[in-house]
Amino acid sequence: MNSQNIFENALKQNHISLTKPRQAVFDALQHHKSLSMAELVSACSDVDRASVYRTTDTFEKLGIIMRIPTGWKYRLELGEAFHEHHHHATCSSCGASIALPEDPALERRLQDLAHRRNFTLTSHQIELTGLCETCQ
Amino acid sequence: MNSQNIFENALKQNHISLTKPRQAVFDALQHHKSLSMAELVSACSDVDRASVYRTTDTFEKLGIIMRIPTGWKYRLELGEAFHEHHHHATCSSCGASIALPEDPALERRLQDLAHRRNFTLTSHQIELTGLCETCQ
DNA sequence: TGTTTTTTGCAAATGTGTCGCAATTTTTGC
DNA sequence: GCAAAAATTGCGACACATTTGCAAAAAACA
Repeated sequence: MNSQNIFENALKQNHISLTKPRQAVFDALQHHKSLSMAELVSACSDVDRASVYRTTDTFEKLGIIMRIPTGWKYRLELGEAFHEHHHHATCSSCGASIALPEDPALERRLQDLAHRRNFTLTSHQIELTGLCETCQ
Repeated sequence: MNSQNIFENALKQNHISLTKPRQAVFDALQHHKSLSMAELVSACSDVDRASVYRTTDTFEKLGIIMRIPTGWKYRLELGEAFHEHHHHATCSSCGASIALPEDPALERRLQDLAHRRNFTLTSHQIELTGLCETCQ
């Protein structure tokens, strides 16, 4: 089951048709891994800006993509079904974004934390800020 | 050492003068704890919008304030020197934001994670999303 | 106090996200 | 496969958010 199949199934199961703009948005994110909205718009060269926005909205509702807060903007990435769960470290000097591997112990700890406050956790984001190897 | 002193020292150490607009921004955040940019602007009634933006930028660089991502917007709060470190859980149904107590084990885990990638951690944000007690 | 540097307010420019609507594309029922 | 119905798109136009240039005001300095 490759990414394209997962993608097509997600759409089919929600009675949403696979159109050129939607494929373009998916392709851009699959290829570039992580994009700002502006980057995504220009990566989908012949898709209208409004359609990119509408597409990201529907994709997010379906879990096909995620919005990753970085600093105070956000970036877009394919959802968890398309790659392992991970977090990001952003270098405050050069702006590089480093993907961090999943840490099961960490995830458990978060579940605990939420549970203690009677909060039902559906998702979470962790954002580290600091200096990358080359900038420090 | 109260908040005002910490604030004044942070400015002094960076050769930045304490002006009316800057004090207004600081006061608003100290009083309201957590504000959106729009709220902050209207809370600083006779400070120009552009100055609020410029002030939040410089304050953020000095660590006087932090941007807290909530969903995909953000809110502004005083930095870590001004209150205990904590994180937020946002209810996806009613939008409530619940402050979570610090968890030292969690913080250690993050340090580890960053260290393993030769990343020098200066700060971090954790954002939980799910359902609060009343909404679930 | 007079001079230099920093900061501010204002106005204009740019960026980001949303909306209505007519045209196009896709789906559906035959 | 074809016509009607439904979904989706592109194209403005809009509202709001953020940044910028610049002259005036305030603060720092000597």
